[in-house]
Amino acid sequence: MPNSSQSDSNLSDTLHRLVHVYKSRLRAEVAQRELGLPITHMRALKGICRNPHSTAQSIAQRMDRDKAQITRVLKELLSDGLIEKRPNPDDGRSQLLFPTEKGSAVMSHLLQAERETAAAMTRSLSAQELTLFAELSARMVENLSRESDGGN
Amino acid sequence: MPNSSQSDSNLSDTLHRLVHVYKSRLRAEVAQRELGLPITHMRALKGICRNPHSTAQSIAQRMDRDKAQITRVLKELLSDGLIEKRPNPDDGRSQLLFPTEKGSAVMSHLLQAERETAAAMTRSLSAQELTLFAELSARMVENLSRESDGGN
DNA sequence: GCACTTGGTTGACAGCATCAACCATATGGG
DNA sequence: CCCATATGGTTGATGCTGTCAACCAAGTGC
Repeated sequence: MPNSSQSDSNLSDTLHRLVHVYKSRLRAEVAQRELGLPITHMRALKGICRNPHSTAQSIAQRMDRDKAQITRVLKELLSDGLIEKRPNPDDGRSQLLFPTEKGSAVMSHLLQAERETAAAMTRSLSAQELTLFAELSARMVENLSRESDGGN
Repeated sequence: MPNSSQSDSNLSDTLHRLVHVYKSRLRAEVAQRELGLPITHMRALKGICRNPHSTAQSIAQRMDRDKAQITRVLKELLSDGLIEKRPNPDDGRSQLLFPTEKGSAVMSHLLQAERETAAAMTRSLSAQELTLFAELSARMVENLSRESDGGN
């Protein structure tokens, strides 16, 4: 087995590895709870639960994903009975999104899974390190997303 | 409302966002140089260039990817003339992988693209912060990648 | 009314992960 | 030597994700 400190001084590799292992673990946690939800769906649902008057557009922006992708995800959340659409009184083109009861219930399990995954991942980090990591990440996101300003 | 400052510093979200924006940018840099290589291919090639006697297996392990996936990637790198296979004198089942001249040339452009992307992403970070980030990432990878290994 | 924008949907396709089945070559034990 | 088993590698199938383009319906400003 390769010792794990090998091979990168490299930011790129580290990032790929981190996300890969994180997603695998999260998928496993979710699967274990028999909530058959892909990660993107989970994130979308999370956005809807957290945010009162979401629309497809607002979800897309918050997640920084293609609106086509969001449409499909919402369609599935809808057909799974996890969310519902209601007409938007302010704009006939869009609908407001709300979690159903089932959606809220599922969400709490998902959050649990997410929490456990994060806990496992960060178990060797102090709170301070964790905060720092999040802050640095956020700054990097800013660096890259400022210039090629989102055109969705 | 293009509010790019995300309200909650959720680790999960931040990570998704970071990788998404990083990959987009890297893809763009690579495309700009007209090296038609997907990111996974690029990483595999990088592994081969950096490491003398790679086999499919060793690449798979180093990248922590499914060997099936690696097989396909190598197949394409091969048909693009970027790498070559030579019989492994020590094991008739596997072949050793080497970059071709073309492969090495392409690699240097790829590294350039990678460097520029990383530079843009980290432009607001000090060297020290960068190191710290890498270190924290590595530790998180460790936390998750040793499986049921109890020792914390 | 008319151009134009914006919210959303659909189709098509590429990239990537994962699982299972499978072949060929080792390897170790009888 | 023969067999069981393990390992390196290949292929197929399937699902999730990202991206682009075309399109429709509803809003906006003139």
